[in-house]
Amino acid sequence: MNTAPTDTESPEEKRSLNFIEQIIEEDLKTGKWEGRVHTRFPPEPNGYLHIGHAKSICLNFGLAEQFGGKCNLRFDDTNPTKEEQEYVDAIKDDIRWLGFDWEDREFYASDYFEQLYDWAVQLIQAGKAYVCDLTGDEIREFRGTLTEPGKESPFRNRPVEENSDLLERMRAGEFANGEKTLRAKIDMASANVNLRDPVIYRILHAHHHRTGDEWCIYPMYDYTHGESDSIEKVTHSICTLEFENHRPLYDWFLENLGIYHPQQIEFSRLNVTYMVTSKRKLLDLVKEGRVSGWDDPRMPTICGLRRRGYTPEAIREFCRAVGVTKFDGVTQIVELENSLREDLNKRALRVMAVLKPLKVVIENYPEDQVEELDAINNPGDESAGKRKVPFSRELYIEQTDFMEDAPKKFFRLSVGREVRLRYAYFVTCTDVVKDDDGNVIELRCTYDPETKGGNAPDGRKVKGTIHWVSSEQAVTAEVRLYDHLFAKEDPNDVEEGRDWRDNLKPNSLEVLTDCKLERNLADAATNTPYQFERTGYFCLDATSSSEKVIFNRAVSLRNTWGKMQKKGG
RNA sequence: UGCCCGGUAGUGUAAUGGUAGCACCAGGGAUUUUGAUUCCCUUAGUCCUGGUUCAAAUCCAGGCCGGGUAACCA
Repeated sequence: MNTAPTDTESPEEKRSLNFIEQIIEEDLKTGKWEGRVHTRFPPEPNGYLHIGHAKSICLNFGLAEQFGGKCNLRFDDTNPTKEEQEYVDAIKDDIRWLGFDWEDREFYASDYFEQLYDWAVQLIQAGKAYVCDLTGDEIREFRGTLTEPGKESPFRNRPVEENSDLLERMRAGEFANGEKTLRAKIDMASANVNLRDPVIYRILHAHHHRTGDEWCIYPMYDYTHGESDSIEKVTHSICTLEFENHRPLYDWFLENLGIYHPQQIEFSRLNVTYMVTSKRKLLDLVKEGRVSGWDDPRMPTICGLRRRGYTPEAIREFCRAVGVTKFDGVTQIVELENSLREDLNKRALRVMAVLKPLKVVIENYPEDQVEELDAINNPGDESAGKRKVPFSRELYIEQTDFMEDAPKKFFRLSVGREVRLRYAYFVTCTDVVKDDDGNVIELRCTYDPETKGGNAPDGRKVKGTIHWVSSEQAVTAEVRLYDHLFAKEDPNDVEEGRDWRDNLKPNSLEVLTDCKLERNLADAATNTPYQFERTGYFCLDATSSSEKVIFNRAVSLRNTWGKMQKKGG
């Protein structure tokens, strides 16, 4: 990238392309696919989508968009024992929410079961596949190891007729689970273990979420994926690095079947600090009740991030920013948080909300008076307009905005110090009220009527401006603050004998039950991001109601004061 | 131990034989009715050793380090 603005990209100043874009551009130049670009996003419906999937979605749909091509949604549903309709529905919701559209191209590998079966017959006819009676354990044993070649199955040279007959009977349900498999006849001595006569069909007497009980044999991933790509005339089949060793097999099936042959390209999956993206671990977190569900705002799932207050724009920007390479790295979670702040800063409405209230009485303010003061909704966006906030004698401010023995660098309230109440008046703290344990429970202050709106006619300045909420009109709410789900950057970094679960952070959720929000938040809308000034970005929780108002903190504001404090000891 | 793939500031990435650049983080400063935002500045990098070349992050060789890989999972 150079410094040229991206939206006025000139032909001479080409922005840098990632390695996949380069391949596509080259293919377009040589006419390899007749100018077509066709990708697909192929989730297995056995879990919810997470941030890693978002990267793949942005890549596949993004490439199609960028090059005027198409991207299919295809469910890789070849294992009925793990897959469910619930996941199909959730996956579709998440992709749509992210802002991508597969139009009428919603496909399922299970749509191709009949064709896949015919091709298996074709392989048998060509002497390139055979039915094997070895058990699972035996197959593993015969496969050899990483350093030693495998041994050929005693069933490897069954005559074609016998193989055809057996496969037919497998399909007819004559055999029990695991009794037989169909295997490709490739090379038991291959250095690539994937080529040592891989299983292509297994017997599974199980109900499939789409094909019901029509089948009792199901094709394996390796056998299914390339052919599905082929059927859909995909040009670039983009997957993650762990499938690199499978590419020769992907190619083998397509070559030996003599059918349309897309190109598989692998990129490195997304890793983010303090997050796990293993589907199994995510499932464990949900099943074991360590989080409230797939959409727990601490989860790296798309629905979790959404409930937390993330926007599609922020996630897409993040996926753009991390780039596409073959280097297996780890992205810092602050990069994600930063994308959110950047997006929300532009559009979140500013409001005042006190998370940990401390009562303030303005002693020289008239008892029954309420003033409606002007407040700006978004200082960076004039079109967001203004609103009125009520001001009165009794207010709440943040406990952290008062300090008894305040250091010089503390720009907030302390006895004898003057600060500005945002959009209101200058106030000076005159006294504190304490409970029996010596905790400050109330502040007595005086205000300067001349400073209405926040400016002093005599030109005097104050160091600090703090937020406040008028107590009479305040909305009481619950606010949930989230921290990283895990205590370690790498949740999988555990000592011998311990488990990734041991790295779960004990206080990743902090619930504040007595928060005071400005009156305007009484009719806050879901999906509307707010900035609680000086605190962070928040949104209404999905479970919020007028009886119990609940807000989630999506991300805090940058906090240099907090950093200074930490450093100061 | 085989095979495959990688290695550029702390992190994520660009440079495709010709000035090692960008973003985040960190540090410093300016502005500020959010200790936010915005703006400016600074620190800091080609895994190693050879070779090819006028010229190597880039090409070649060897090494080192990291990842993936031995489900009837995907």
